[in-house]
This record gives sequence, C-alpha cells and structure tokens, in this order.
Amino acid sequence: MSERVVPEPRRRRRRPTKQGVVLSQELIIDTALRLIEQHGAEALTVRRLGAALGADPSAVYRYFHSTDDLLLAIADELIGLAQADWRATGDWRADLRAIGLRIHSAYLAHPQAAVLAAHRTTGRTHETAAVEAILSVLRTAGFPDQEAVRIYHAFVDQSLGFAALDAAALALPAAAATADLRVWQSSYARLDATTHPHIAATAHLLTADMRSSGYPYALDLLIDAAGARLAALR
Amino acid sequence: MSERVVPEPRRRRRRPTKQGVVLSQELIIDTALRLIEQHGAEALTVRRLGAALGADPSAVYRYFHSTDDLLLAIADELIGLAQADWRATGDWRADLRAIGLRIHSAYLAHPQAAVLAAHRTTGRTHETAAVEAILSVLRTAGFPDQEAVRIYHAFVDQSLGFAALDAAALALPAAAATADLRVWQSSYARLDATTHPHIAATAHLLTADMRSSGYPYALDLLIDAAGARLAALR
DNA sequence: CAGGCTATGTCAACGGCGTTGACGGATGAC
DNA sequence: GTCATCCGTCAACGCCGTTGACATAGCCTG
Repeated sequence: MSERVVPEPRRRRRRPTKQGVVLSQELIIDTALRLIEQHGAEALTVRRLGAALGADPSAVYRYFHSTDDLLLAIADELIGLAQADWRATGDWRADLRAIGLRIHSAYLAHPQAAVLAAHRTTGRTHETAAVEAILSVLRTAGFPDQEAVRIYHAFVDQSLGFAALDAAALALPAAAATADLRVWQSSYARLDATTHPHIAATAHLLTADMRSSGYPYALDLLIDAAGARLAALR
Repeated sequence: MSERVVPEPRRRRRRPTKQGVVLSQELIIDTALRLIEQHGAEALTVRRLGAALGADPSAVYRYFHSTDDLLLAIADELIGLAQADWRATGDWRADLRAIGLRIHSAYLAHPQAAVLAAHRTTGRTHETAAVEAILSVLRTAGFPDQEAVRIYHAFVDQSLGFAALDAAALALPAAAATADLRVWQSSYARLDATTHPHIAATAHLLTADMRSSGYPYALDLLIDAAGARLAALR
C-alpha cells in the first residue's frame, strides 16, 4: 500500500468529460454512495462508477490511488454524516447512546461501505472529531483516563462490529436473506425437544427477534455496566 | 440463490483427478481453510483452490453450488472447532465467557472466513448445538425466557461483530495495517491540545491499547450487566 | 495572440475472477 | 461385454481492478 493523499488537493485545470461532467473527489464520493444506495452493495465497481459519472472508469484513478483509497474517503464521509448536528447534552448516558445509534444508522445506510470501512483508520477530520467527542463525554462524566480509554475502545468496536454485522445482513441479496430465514425456521421445526430443549422452549421468542438488530439492547448493557463501574469508583 | 444441499450425499463413483487426488466435500473444506491460513485471506479463490487441490477449478462446483455455499460449509466447520471439547461448568459467568472467547479465537484463526461467514445462518449441526449450549447456560442460570433470548442475541452478535472486526484487521495486508497505525500516530502528533484536549490528554493510553482486541473487556461488561439484571429479578 | 506545459480524460490491454456448458473417459451394474 | 451415469476437464463468457501510452483542453508566459 502506497501513500494516501493522491493528487495534491490543488487542482486547477479541469477538463470536462466527453459527456460534459466536471469531476472532483466530492462528486465521485457522492456518486459512489448514490450507486450503493440505489443499486445495492455490489454495484460499486470502478467501471460502473465511471459509467454513473459519465466518465471513463480510469479517470477515477486521477483522484484516488485505488478503490481502497476511495473507500477510506467514503468511510470518513459516513462518520461525518453520523456526527452532523450532534451536540452534547451533559447526560453522559444519553450522549453515549445517541452517538452509538448515530454511528449504527449512518453505517446501515451504506452497508457495503460499512463492511469494508468499519475496521480502517482514515485519520481525517471527521474521524478525529468523533474520537474527541466520545472521549469528552466519558472524561467529563468522571471516568478516570484508563477506564475512559477502555470503555471508548469497547464502545467504538462494539458499535462498528454491530454495524458491520447488520450492514452485511442488509447487503445480502434479498433471496439469500430469505433463504437464511427459512433455514432457521425449518431447522427449528425439525428439532427434537429432548435433544434441544432450550431451543424448543424459546423458539417463538428466537424467531420473533430475528429481524431486528440486537445493537440497542447491547448498547444499553454496555452503558449500564459502565455506569456501575463509575458508581463503584465513588 | 438456489437450494443448498447440492449433490446428494450418496456419492459412490469417484474418479481420481489427473494428479491422482480423490475429491470430497471434506477435503475441499480442509484445503480451503489451509489455503486461507497459509497464504492469507485473499488467496481463497476457486481457481487457486483448484490448483491447491490438484484439480480443475470447475470440479469444485460438483460439490458446492457456488463459493457462497462453500463459505457456509466453512462457517459451520469453524463453529464446530470453536465448540469442540467444551463442557459447561455450572458457573454461568465463566461458561458464557469461555464460549465467547472460543468463538472469537476460532474465527480469528481464519479471518476471511469469519468476515464473510459471521452474519450467515448455516442451519447445520454445529451451529444448532452452539445455540442450544448458550441458551442452556442462560436459562439454567435463572434468566427468564424473554431476557435469556435478548441476552443471547446481544452476546452472539457482540461476539461475531468483534470477531469480524478483529478478523478484518488481521486480514489486512501487513503494509496497510502499519500504514493505518502510522496514520493514527501522526494524526495524534499533529493535534492541537486546545482543539482536541481529550485526545491529547489520553494519547499515550489510546495508542498503547490499539493493537489488542477490546473484546474481552466488552465481554466482561456484558456479563456484568447481565448479572445485574439477574440480581434485580430476585 | 502564440506557443508550450501539464493536468487530466480516454483508450486499449493485461491478468485474474466466478461460473457455465459441452465433452469424454472412467466406473459400476448387469 | 455393454451401457448408463458420474464427474473431472476444457474452453469460453463477461465481469473485475489496474496500468501505460496517448491526446487534448486549459492555464501561464511572452
């Protein structure tokens, strides 16, 4: 992997495309997100991106070294969208919960980007701002530095992990998703209550919750546990 | 997506490959895992798998409908490896912790498979056994059904989410990983303490923990929170 | 206005990918 | 021995990311 920061931001000579479009990093990122949103996760390829832009696919490489670079840029865009207009309320539980839910939903809006970007580090401004905001909430609430950093890590990784998982499920072709659901139900139906008593006893609850994400509940658990540790410190 | 269960398990006529290998589902799965382990995540392609098997790539399609089917089979294999030799101890905290750590490390051993398989449902025996084991631990501990199912979902998704995230990080080419790390450090070094006071105050702690997974800590938080809810019920 | 420089869009090509359909040699049944 | 069938092989299709050579538009200098 070579350097990031590809073509030096100072770009003055812009030649319009054969089809009359003037390219830019911003336009490419927006078009990529639109492509994902409209035509599904797997529609994001350089060739289709070029077609959607009205430009030759290889023109993208004047703005990003590779698709990996493009994805990092998209990732930072998503973080920015998640944090837009957010303000701390002073209630650290509510703040943490709000940040988590925003990250989760921002990533879910663009599943493929989430899956590929969740574990990367962009080092760009939106990401740094988000880190600062989370640490601010925790340290202002009174967590000692060591504990704040641990909780920060657990919180971020949990949020991104759930987002990646849920996004991956969303990114599945509809046929595969319903096939998976049918596999669950038929495998439950076939189970013997004597060999799998606990599944049999809770089958109705298990399948009922299958569609929705477990993230909000897990987030509450994390916040509760953190609150307990904070109380114990006093 | 078409039906699973591809070529009917009763297969009697096996012709050896040009290179003298006798194929089977099991051999293909094992070879695929070996390929991932030895040559990295992106080495698993049908063509390289064929080469590693000593067979024509298209021969794989006699045993699996597609690479997706193959991945589901690999996923169930991983779950089986994670649960091998596990026995409940009667201490639900210890049991839950042990199951979580086993899932996490089994998936980390095969990052690419984890990333692709974590969100899928195989409906095979290993998966069902794992679900039964987890539910058994929770219900035996005294959690009411509704609560047990909720914690089950949070627990499984958290484990798989972290596993997918950590696996994705492991699956990165070494160059990209160190590049990400350098980006972190240099972005911290450049930060102004007046604009990002909380990052500046904890920078030494943040970078120190960067390499290790936050999963064990998050797992403890979840178990603590679950314990608190159990205590509140009594 | 002329000429050149260079940024940037275009083109053609490379090698790799998953997947498919036709082919035919080996295998087991009788 | 004959025959049907399984299953490994081959060749091909249409995608993919990426690259290097080329051409041309826009700006700068004079």
